[in-house]
Amino acid sequence: MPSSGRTKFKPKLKEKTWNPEIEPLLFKRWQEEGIYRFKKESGRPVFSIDTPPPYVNTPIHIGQAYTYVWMDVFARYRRMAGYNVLFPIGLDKNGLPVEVQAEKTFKIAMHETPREEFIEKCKIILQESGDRSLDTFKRLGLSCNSWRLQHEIGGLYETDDPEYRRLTQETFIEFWRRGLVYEDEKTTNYCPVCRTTISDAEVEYVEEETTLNYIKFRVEETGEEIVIATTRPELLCSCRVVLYNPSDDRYQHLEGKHAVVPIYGHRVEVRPHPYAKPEFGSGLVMICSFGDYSDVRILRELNLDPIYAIEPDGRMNENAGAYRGLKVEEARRRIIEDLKAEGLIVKAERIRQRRPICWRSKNPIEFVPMKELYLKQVEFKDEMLRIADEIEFFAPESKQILIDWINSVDIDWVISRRRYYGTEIPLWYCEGCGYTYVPEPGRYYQPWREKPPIDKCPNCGCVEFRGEERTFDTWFDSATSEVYILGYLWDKEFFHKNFPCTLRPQGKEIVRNWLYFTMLKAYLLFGKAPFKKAWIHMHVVDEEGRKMSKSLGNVIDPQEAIERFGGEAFRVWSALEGNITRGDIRCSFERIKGNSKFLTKIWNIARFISSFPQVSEDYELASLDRMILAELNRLIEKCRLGYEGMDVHASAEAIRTFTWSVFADHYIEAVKSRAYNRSGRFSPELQRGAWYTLHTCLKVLLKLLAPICPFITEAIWLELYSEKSIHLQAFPEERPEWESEMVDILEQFMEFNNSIWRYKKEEGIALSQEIDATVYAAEDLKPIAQDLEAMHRIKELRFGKPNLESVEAIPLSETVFIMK
RNA sequence: GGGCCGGUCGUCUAGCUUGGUUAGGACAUCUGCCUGACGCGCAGAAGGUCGCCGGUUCAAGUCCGGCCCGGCCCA
Repeated sequence: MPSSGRTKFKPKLKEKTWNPEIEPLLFKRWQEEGIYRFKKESGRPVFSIDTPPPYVNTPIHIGQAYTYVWMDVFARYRRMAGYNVLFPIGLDKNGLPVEVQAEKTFKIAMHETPREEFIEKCKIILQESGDRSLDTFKRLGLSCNSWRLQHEIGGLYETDDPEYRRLTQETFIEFWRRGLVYEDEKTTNYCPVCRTTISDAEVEYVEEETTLNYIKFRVEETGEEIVIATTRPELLCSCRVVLYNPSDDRYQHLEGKHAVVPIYGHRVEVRPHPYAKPEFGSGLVMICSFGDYSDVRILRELNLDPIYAIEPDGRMNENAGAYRGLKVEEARRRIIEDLKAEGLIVKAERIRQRRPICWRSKNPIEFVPMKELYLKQVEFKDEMLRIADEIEFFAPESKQILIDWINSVDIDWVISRRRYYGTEIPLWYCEGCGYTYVPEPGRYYQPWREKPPIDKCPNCGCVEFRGEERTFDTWFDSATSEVYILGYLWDKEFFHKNFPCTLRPQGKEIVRNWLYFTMLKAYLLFGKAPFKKAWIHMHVVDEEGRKMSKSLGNVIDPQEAIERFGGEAFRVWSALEGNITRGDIRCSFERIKGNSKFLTKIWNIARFISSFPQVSEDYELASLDRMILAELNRLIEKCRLGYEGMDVHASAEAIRTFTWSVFADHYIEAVKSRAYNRSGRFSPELQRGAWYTLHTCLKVLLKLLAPICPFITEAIWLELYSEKSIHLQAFPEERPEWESEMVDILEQFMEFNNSIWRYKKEEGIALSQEIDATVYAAEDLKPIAQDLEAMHRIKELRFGKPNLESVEAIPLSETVFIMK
């Protein structure tokens, strides 16, 4: 089609703005075409992403939405970069939260409800809430391999699925056989509300106000009164020793003497120990079994036997004497009353202190003796530190969180839990001789409801067995997610070829459990780190900067943002708002709306360009075209570096700046005259050069942006360029033939435009009006003279500086002058 | 008490590794503007002693030391 002054150019894109209603249609199309399905047989290198399975009993919160978008960008970029991307989605259904909710919803107590029945109630809740999380992810356009539960590589998985639980049990059986698991009665963290032992990794701390009571003791040998401050007077009965600081002159004379515990009357040694802080309370501290971790540590250190005073149900036992049967708080109140009555309380002050609580129920934990199963970990600390070096961290500083945690590990991992909705520990015990039977791996076992797969005890021949009733810590399940998604159960060859998994993306707050435990299990099973890379993200926090959490109740439902602005708007906000690897992100609907204007901009740029024919021959590039193509090369490099370094924000920012502030504002404005060529002042070849450049830039921009904005780029791509999805395209590479020294005049070109626009505005000249004067531009801009003249309607354009003697030359900038 | 991260216009962020243009961008604000895609637009303006105090340097948001505030984790 030859150009002529009268050719009408009409945009192929009709709408004036991006319409989010198209999003679900595109999503549906992708599913029908199966473009993200994982193809095991593909020859491409595998890039595997171990996405965190969200817990399903509450809606996806905005922080999850934000980070899953980033994970999806990683996946989409790698797919375009030539990888076979394994990007499965999982749903976490195991564990306490659903049990707690079932108790609330159905007004039942787990331990008083038949197990079968209770599990059914949990399933009802999980069934209802499971799909809602997936809906959010679908609206966000995640390119997960599959949305259906499938027992194959790439399939959606659920952690309460028999197949998933089979893997958990297999790893346990392996550990058991290798002697890595043992049962022991130790003092452990215990949550009286959840009625289960919990691991150190499940303990949280809250700062709270409590009363520090100053209580009178008597020294047995001398009869003198001493005062001891404590926040846990109900534990007086379990007091085992009294400490003072070795440097504290007030108490030196007490060494080797004994204190008589009020009410109970038993005597305990008084001795020097650096744990006692002279400035805290009276400087004397009593050590009980157990008020807190320090008590546990010190009694162990001093080799003193504990006297347990609290039962697993959270009530005082016979050791508490008159307070037996009371709950901890009640016993505390009563004993304070009694001490007061006897004049034994000197004073009481309010203090703030940190208190350990259960991370699930948020209730104070107690320290009780429990027989539980442990997985060895203390002896592998050095190995853990070693394999930590095999993982590349994004950001590198995040690695320190892991190192600190490994260094702080000092007891083995309690892996058994006294709960119902979890993976069963596959053990049976012989009723005759107590022999422990471990089944063969290969299927999912439920010992509490099935007979063992053997007829009689291999040890004593007895036929009666008791099935284990406990379940695993849910982190024990979670810690093999990468093993599961890499197909360990179904295709050992694929698994071994592709282990370690390429990427673990996760939040900073679960480094100590999810990442650490996954490393521990991977080390024990395979002798190496489970991942090549770990992307550790910070949080999306609320307006006050507090972390959003389901339990705090300050979660924002991203569904609302998606409803109002669309999934693509949410995605572009996630990319443009900031780098969540570096720090927390505060969220605001205003900014989601604001950042989404970029979608309109992209749409209209495409709409404008869609007016012109696509050409592949008989075109000539003007210097202006070579300038923008060279700059496009630079953008491609920036984007690639951003995506490779998992800095989606850097890529997004680079794309927006180029697209909006350079390409649209300056190049497009300048090239319009030539693209339309109404005046016929440009040769047909140069006009076609403009068309070629416009389409070339747009195609590259769409591909660069496709990982971040899969919907709008796809819509434009399908409309203008191909039947085949943009997401199957290769990521753009810099083109040597686009390199040009013309890129050096870009800054001067933009400065020239700004000067002319400012001048016309100040002079009240319409932009479409001719400048009836001589304009001087920098010498360097000479190659684009023709475009500049046409663009600004300059009567006469000269280059270099005007004759300084001329009084009429008005400087518009350092290099731009105008002479009437 | 210890470790890690952060503290940049009203708000949110980039820059800090490898010191050196008028500290960049977005949102909000203000003033103009019908310019052959976009008023969800265009042009322009205002707004910052880069948490505080020292030090190194010709030069520090950037490096060093100390402190304060916020968050996360630990004792």
